[in-house]
Amino acid sequence: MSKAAVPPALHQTTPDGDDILGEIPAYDLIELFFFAYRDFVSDPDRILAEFEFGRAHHRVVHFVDRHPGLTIADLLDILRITKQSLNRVLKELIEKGFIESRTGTTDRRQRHLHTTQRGRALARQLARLQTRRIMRALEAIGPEHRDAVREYLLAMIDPGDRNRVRKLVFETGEIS
Amino acid sequence: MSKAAVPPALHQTTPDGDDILGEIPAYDLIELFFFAYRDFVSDPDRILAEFEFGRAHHRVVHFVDRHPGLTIADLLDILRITKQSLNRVLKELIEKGFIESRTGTTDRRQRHLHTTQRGRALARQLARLQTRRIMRALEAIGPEHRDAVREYLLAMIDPGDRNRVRKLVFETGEIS
DNA sequence: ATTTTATGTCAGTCTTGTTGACATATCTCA
DNA sequence: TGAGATATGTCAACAAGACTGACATAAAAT
Repeated sequence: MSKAAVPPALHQTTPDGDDILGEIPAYDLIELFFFAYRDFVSDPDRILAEFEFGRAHHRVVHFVDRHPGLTIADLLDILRITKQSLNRVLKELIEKGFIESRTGTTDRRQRHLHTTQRGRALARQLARLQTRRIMRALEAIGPEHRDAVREYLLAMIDPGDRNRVRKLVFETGEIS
Repeated sequence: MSKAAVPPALHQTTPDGDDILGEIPAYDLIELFFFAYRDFVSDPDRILAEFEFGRAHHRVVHFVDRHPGLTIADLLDILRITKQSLNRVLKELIEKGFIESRTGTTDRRQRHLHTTQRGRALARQLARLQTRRIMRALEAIGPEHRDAVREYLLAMIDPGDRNRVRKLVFETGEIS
């Protein structure tokens, strides 16, 4: 946060001690992020509604499909919700045959989660929808900016979580 | 959706008729968007909690501050929620002195909304928090990519809404 | 004068998050 | 082996923030 270029006389602060200079609100990026995310998550809604599922179900089936064999604890760590919240949607996904829960072999306390054929089909259909929106946007700005967008989103994540997310996003397949 | 470069023998589809080729899921951007947005909206939470406000209050105070004199109908159009949902949070914001509602002069049915001094202070404090996260991310990727990020987010929005959002985001001040 | 529009409000429901308490099976370690 | 820690499951109550449907009022428009 170097302010070397700002002459001391102009380096004003509010009574709260917050900087005035160099803190022009990024209203464009704040609001575009809001509207873009809203449309992004709205794509899957119609399809989820056919199964009487909501967005919470989407997140679960997505991460289970992406990381077969995931445990409950892994999933809680990814989603950052309580086990009670998770259990409600997970139970429905298992009952309706989208996710399968297998008792661990080395540690029989654990439950390893896998998508069934139906679950896999749903997860990928939703991913395909969202991918289309993403590819359309990348084509609009020129696909050469893909890395910049990826790094921007990564840098928007809390520094302390970035490595965890990096592993999760860029490593495919089993977690544990 | 030209597939001219794909030999017919390789141009496979699923039983549902969906393309396989050219539709590799963009898992990285899907998941990074999810994690980035979650952290982005979490910043204001601590401050909002001090006033017993939630994210719905944030959105209202933000857009009222950005567009002084906004009417109820304008706000409903921006937020895409029902008037009952809006009314609940708006009433609290007015009662606690963050937003002021003024009867229209030309059309006395309308209510023109303005932030009070407290409302303005809150809206800008929250915008400052989110701006810091954004600027940190832009510095990480090189600020020259700001336009690419902005255009990417805009292109992620439903084509039919893009003009509406463009006006809203890039035009400052009064709406009506 | 009638209809339409802008807003306000009541009542009930749904999803998805929360906290707190407690149960069970299994693993780990002294 | 026995005690404690761990992984999961479940019950109950609650809260935020969305929804629908119905109805009320004031003011504008026709």
